Amino acid sequence: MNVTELSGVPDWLPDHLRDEGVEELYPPQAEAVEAGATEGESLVASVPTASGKTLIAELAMTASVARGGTALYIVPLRALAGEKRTEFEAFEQYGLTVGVSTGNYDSDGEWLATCDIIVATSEKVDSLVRNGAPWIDDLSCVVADEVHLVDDGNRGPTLEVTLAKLRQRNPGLQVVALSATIGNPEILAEWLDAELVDSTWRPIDLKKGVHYGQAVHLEDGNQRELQVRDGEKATEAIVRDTLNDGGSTLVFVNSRRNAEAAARRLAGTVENELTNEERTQLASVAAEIRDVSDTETSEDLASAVERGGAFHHAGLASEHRELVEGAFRDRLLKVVSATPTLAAGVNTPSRRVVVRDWRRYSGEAGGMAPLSVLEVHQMCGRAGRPGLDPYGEALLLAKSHDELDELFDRYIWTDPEAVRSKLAAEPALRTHLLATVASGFASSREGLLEFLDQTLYATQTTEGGRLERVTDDMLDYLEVNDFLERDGDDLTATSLGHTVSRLYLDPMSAAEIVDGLQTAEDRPSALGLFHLVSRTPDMYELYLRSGDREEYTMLANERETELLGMKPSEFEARWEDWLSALKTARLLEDWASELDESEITDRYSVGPGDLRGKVDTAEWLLSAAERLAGELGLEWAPAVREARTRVANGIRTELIDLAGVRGVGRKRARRLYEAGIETRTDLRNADKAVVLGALRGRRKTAENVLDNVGRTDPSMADVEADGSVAVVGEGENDQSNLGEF
DNA sequence: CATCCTCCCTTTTAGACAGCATGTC
DNA sequence: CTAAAAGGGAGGATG
Repeated sequence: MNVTELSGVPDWLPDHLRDEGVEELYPPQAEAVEAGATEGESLVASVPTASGKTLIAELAMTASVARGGTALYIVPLRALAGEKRTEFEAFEQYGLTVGVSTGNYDSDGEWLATCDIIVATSEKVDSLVRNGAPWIDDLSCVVADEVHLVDDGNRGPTLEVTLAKLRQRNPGLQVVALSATIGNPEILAEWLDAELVDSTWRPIDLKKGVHYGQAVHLEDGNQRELQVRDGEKATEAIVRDTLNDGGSTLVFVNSRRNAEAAARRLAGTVENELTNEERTQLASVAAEIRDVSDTETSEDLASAVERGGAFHHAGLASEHRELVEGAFRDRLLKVVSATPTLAAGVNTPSRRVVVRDWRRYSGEAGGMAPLSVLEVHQMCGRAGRPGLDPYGEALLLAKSHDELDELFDRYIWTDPEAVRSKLAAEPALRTHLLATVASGFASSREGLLEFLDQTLYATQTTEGGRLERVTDDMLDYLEVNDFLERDGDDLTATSLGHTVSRLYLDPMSAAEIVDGLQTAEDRPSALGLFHLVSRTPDMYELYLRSGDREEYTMLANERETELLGMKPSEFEARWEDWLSALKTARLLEDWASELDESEITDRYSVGPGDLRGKVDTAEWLLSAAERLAGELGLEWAPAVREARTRVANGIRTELIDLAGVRGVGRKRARRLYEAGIETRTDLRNADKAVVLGALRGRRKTAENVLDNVGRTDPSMADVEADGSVAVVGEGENDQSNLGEF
């Protein structure tokens, strides 16, 4: 189908597509149009990665907007929201407006309501529905990207429930669900009353194969020699081979440590092939990486990048990840070893993909469990860069002939699994039942069951009664904890229940926080509050390592009076969780005691990304706790607020006032404080020479800070830094001054 | 005597959404 | 129901 034949789309679109080099639609795109994508028909597109899914969404969205509607594009990751926004911004030249809404980045609320296309994460959409964002009712087209994630036990139910709510709220809503190739796309189509486009077509050929011995065995039956030298690992040989061919390699491994070790080794095999130009550019990327964070992880990454390799996992700060992704896309990095973060994340295609480890540790399975076919296919799908490579190649590695056969049977010749709704699980229903009642989608048990009947779970289940059973259990839980009131058959959310739903808290987290704050007899300490929020189900747990049990049991005894609520006995099952929450709490306390990032990441064996994640979550939960305390009229709200401010800025109590000034963070606040400037009032009246000295002679910074604190004459012209204060706290943070000793 | 290599035993293990109100070094 | 790699330490070989 030629782009000129499109009907229903805005007039400018065919020309725009031609400008972008699109003349003919890909077969799955044409199928989608024939199924009515541009006429407002709902659609499930189950197609491989990189086969033009985004264009299907764009056709549907622009057509819908042209009819006067509004489109919403739901993504599973914040990083993807940014990527999609950039893509859709191409439409702004035709007068369309694009907005983004995620937890950490929001377009202006009022402006969002006027946008034609809005990009948001599924949780954010859920939250917007709960909080009654007015534009939700005006939607005409909703795109759900990576909809196969409804299979995910944690986050799948949110997407599922949100889609059901949007459809109930907007009769006639067009739903475009984009999925990876899965075993049962027809059930998704049945659920969404949608047409199905099920295709395995790819614009670039993908050749899958298994490497064994000295050869690659491809799925078409061909073999190709690929020599592995003595003392060399298969992965190294493949990377070398790809590089000789002018391509780069993406290697998937099963742990962070393996990713880092592989990057170190593989950087060694590519570093001699770099041009001087590449070396220079890589050195500047490495410098940016070191700038992001002063930790061992950051340093290891930078030194690998200098040699043309990198690793990628969730322990990296998001800036780290972006730098690696960018340098890999620019073909500067010749090899990246990654955990599954990269398979599901932003678009990072590669000439060749190696799935080195096909088993991964799983606590539930009690050992190494094989990756799902879907997951391996997603990794393989990263092979082949559109427009750059003639084809992509994805290789698994076998160490024995038996394994060679097994890998072919398991992954190459096998279709991906069917997806299955995970809605009938307690945590999911506990949260979504409350939200459904609180935001007015149901007001009785029957109403709830009727609503739940609109979900994928209901479409899919053959096991009648299970959903109803769990629903009743969770209604009891919500009633006992005072989130819901039952009057005969009627259900209403209490005011506490409304607050919890709007704060986007798991009701169990809210119950834990409320209980902890209510039973506190004295003003809770920061550690006590950090521990309280760390043991809620909304905080991801730190792993207890050998030796940690004893260490934190001792800490629990030493600081027992600070810890809120009932301490479980060491023989209870939840003791482990309670201890690991204590470990998290002490990490947060270290952060809020101005310990350096590098010392913390070292002490707890975490990456900078983990630390920032924990701090972020704690900040969110403490602000929710503050609201709950206010709601219930509890007296400890100020203590909660103080803990929140401390963890948000990473400061001790005495810096709270100073850190409230824009442009002053944990480092500057500490230096000002050491120079005798302890409050904002001090700062307003301070000797400029002292301020300038404390801020290391940075005139521009000093002027900004003084301006922000409301000083009328912030100019630093003619002021000389007071040298006596400039030395304070120096050495660790400013490398340029190290040499003076 | 220092350094390197090898072998064996122990340790460890993926990912990441949300509120609210504005900005680190 | 299930594993594998890295890192550290001991002990031996090498220079």
